[in-house]
Amino acid sequence: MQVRVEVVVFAIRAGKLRVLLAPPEGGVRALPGGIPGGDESLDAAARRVLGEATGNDDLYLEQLYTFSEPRRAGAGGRISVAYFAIAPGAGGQDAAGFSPARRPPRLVRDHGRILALGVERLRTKTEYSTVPLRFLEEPFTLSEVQAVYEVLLDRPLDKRNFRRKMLALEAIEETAGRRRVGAHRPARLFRLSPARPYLLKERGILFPF
Amino acid sequence: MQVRVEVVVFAIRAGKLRVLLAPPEGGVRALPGGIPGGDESLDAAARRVLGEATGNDDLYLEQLYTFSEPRRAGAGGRISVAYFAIAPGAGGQDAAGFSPARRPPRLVRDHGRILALGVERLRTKTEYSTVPLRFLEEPFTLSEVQAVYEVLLDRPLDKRNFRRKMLALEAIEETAGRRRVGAHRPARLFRLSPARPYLLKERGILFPF
DNA sequence: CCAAAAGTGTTGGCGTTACACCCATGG
DNA sequence: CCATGGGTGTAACGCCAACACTTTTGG
Repeated sequence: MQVRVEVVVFAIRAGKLRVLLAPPEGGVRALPGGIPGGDESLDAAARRVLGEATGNDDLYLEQLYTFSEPRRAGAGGRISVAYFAIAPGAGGQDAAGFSPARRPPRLVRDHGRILALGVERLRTKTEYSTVPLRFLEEPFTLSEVQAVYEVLLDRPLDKRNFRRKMLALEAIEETAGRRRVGAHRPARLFRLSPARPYLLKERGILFPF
Repeated sequence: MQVRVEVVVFAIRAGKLRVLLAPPEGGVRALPGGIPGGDESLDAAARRVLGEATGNDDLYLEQLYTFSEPRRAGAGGRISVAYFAIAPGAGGQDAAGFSPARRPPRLVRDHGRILALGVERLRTKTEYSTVPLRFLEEPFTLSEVQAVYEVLLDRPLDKRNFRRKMLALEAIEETAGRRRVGAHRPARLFRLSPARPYLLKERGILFPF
């Protein structure tokens, strides 16, 4: 039985949720994937694939789900252990390889299902965890954090409530720096709290409003 | 690379959370497991193993996580796709094969980790879903439902608040029957709502109190 | 001095918690 | 009539959502 890992790499580009797709194999696109080496754990294989696809193997990565396709006439069965990862940065034009995540092009085999599950998981995690912070490059402003959450939840959030709640989580901490762009008041800059780079709910939900 | 499925079958017996273990292989106990047939999906294999272990392949079953052990000197790598299942009934003495889930005996390979993750997943799901209803045999009383939640959350719950909340979910519905045992007021009997046999949160958390 | 993003507090409503007594029955 | 588990309502509190203006800067 063939075992593969597939990685759903999300990013926000130009204000939209995007997913990294590998170059077309025979006209149809695919998630980055590969076959674990004999002495490699699944996590290690996923991280290797992630590094090959993005040039960075140090991104947030977690296992998503394991899919199987039973053997069909002629072919052996295949198992895909799917992971999802988050690539930081909202960089405008280096969107090479990124496609819309919610309305993706046609994908090989069951990669459409895998992607759909990844999108769903990302959305639910946005409601009760701070993984969305992984979309940001440090240092970042609170407005940028809010923008990420708004993209992921696909709705606007109240600025004051958002800030109060986000700060209360202590998942980010202020730095001394200030960012000044254009004719505006300079923005405070934050980074992930080393103690809790991301944080699951202790209790309650983060963004019900 | 060898692929296996392992199934964590939970039940409540004598007021405690228990897990079904297979007969000892060489002194150490193991979760029920097996090797998927070539034309079998992982879900189908898990359900088959479940049926072999419990005599009933129609229980609640969901995928838990996929574990891998890299190849060690001499041996090939192994992948375990773990599932968790719920066996209903609080039957007192048919506890054959069931061991304490939170303080299990020593288990083979990484089955201890798998079980621990299953226990943890069950606890978190208890807070935001109605899967715990699967521990009950229909028809059941509200007091029985509360007892299940108390075992899973490992703390007492307020009776009036519990009932109000549980009924508001519309995950269970009253039947015409009444259960009378001993010198007590007869209890109303319920069953799972066919429409929503179990229900994930729409919003918010079920049992924060 | 104007435009634009950053930043900041308060209040009303709702949901959650806490809490104690009556009901129905069999023996 | 008593013991036991089933069943029920309300009030206080705290959290959440809604809401608008001031600050800071560059041009």
